[in-house]
Amino acid sequence: MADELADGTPTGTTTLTDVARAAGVGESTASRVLRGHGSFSAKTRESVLNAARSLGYVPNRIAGTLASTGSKLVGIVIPSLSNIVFPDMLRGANTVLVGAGFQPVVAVTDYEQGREETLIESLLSWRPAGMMVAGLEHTERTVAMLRHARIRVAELLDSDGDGIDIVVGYSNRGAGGASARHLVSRGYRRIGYVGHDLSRDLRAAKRFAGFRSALVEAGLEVAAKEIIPSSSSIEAGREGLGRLLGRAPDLDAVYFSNDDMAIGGYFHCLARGIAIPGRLAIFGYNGLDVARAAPQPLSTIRTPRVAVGETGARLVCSDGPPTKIDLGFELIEGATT
Amino acid sequence: MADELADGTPTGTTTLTDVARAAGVGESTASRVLRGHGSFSAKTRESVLNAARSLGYVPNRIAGTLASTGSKLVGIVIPSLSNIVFPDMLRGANTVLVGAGFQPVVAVTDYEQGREETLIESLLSWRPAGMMVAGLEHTERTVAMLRHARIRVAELLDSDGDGIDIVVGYSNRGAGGASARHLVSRGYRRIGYVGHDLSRDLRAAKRFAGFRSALVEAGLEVAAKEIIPSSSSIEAGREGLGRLLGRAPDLDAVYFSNDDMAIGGYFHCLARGIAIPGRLAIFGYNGLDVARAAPQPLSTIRTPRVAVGETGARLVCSDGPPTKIDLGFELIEGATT
DNA sequence: ACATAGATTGGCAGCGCTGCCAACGAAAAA
DNA sequence: TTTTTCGTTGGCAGCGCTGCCAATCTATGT
Repeated sequence: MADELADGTPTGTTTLTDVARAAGVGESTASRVLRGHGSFSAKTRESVLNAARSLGYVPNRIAGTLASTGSKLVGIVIPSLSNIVFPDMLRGANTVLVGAGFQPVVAVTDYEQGREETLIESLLSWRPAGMMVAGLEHTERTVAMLRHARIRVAELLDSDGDGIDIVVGYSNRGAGGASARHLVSRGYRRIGYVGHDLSRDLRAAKRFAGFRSALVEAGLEVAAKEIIPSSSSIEAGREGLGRLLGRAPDLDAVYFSNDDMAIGGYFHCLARGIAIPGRLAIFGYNGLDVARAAPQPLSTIRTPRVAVGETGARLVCSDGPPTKIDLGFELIEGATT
Repeated sequence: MADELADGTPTGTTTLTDVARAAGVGESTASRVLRGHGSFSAKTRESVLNAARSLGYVPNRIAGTLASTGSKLVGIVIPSLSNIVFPDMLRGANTVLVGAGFQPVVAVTDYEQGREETLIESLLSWRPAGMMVAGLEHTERTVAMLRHARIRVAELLDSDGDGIDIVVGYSNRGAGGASARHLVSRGYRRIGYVGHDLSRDLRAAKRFAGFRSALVEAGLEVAAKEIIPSSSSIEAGREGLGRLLGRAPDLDAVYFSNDDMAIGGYFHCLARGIAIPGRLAIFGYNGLDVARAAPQPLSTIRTPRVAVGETGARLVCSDGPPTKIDLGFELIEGATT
């Protein structure tokens, strides 16, 4: 109530009521002015604004949200902040959401569906206006909660499967298949794979599945495979390729689970003087900056990560029927195949 | 109120009152059970939990927060999601905050102080328990708001200056100075600089200032300088070095505004066959993965970004006097100097 | 001057939940 | 048995704000 103690120390917080009183108007009038909603005279406006300014009034959206209907929060659930894919998607989503007056609340699952469930439950208790989650695979209870919440739900970065409401992504299976067909069409036949822990990264697993079946369709198979148990990184790709070539020195091409891994492989070859693509071809996934700017641009698949975030956010902010949008991907014919 | 329509369609939302009624207990009892707070019999506990489960009750933290005192939200304000520094810091902060039961709410300023002011104002209206912001430079009004909010405020990733409450970071000036002294001690004398837009990235500007004054102390100066107008990227570093060497072909070392830029420079040299470090030395900043795993590990400065986020979050969650913690940095003597 | 429509404005009931306090038993102490 | 104690429990007043509605003015129209 009282904004100041005798010594001028502010105590408690300034509320709308304080502002209204100071401006000599009713609460609702002050509320209307501060939200620029409804009608009021220019004079009233001035006095309310002055009062608010001089009292250092900060509206309380907690109360506002409770009193009105929906909140202006949007929950965003991603597996990781280390894999550039998610910050990129987050960036796209953030831009659109903020532009539409929403506030993103992020949660990171570390690729664990159990944690995802907990986090989504927790986010839902903030009564968000919408929810954006990565991928289509969730626990049964997660799906039930999301459906029950009766808000817009966008599932992003994958289009291989059915979603709850809005799906914006691209086909990971398709990307894997396209990569395989590209290698085959270039004449490579002894093709290996270096990947990271696929039990957690489900989208990488889908790519590998698509890759493998496309090879099979071409009458080939994955000649050798190296899975590193950690998450993906350049270092891991470098070591992984080293080990793979140790076991299968006759490979003529290697497919990596993503560009981080592939760049690691590229560095391995540079360091060992292995000619690319003469002696060994390298193919990645994701179209990272580093892959594009390397002395030999990496052959890879560019995905519209930022656009996925933007499109997803746009749909989450709008009404309309459930939608599925496949933003596709682009195969980059770099210099490493 | 009523949870279902005649056809079973849930309408409105299930509230605590509904749960209490279904369990045949009072609201406050239900509230206590669901929060595991206060005392209640095992039997009561069961019936409340069952009722909550069967009704699909999701607590409303908006209401809970309004009724109790503080929220469990922590606002995090960063300039960008593209520069790996910030996702890294965010990751550290996220881990600690979630562990302590807080929910991060992020906002991205695009390196604009004006937008930072607006975003902080907006975040404060959620009555967060604490605030984490990047850097020590803010508008006067931002600082006033932050002080007035009477919550913990952590300013991160920089220690060159005074903060509002908690400061966790390292000296950017110092890092620049250390880089310069390293190059000088290795015998380089014709030293150039390739940087990105410093008017926005204040910490990069501080590094350059520290770098330049250390050179001056050694009786040298920045022999040539190339500033690219965009934000930092590998591509920009590559082009920037190309242009710089075009103008000043006799340089023997180049300092880059960060590792993205430096890796770009490294790639330029690889592509042009410029011997590193024989013909040209390269020094970066940030200790990125890609810099560490390159065929020649980049000489750079490793900063404790994740630890800054963790430490900052820990302090924001605790009471105590204003604190300033310098987490330092580590000079990596790679193979490019 | 008297209506009439439209612009302004204030009062007040909640939004869903928590905190406080009084009430109620039942077990423990006298 | 009576009193004290303590674990349980329900009622109810807000938290700060918004939405609704009735009340008050003001400017026009007749």
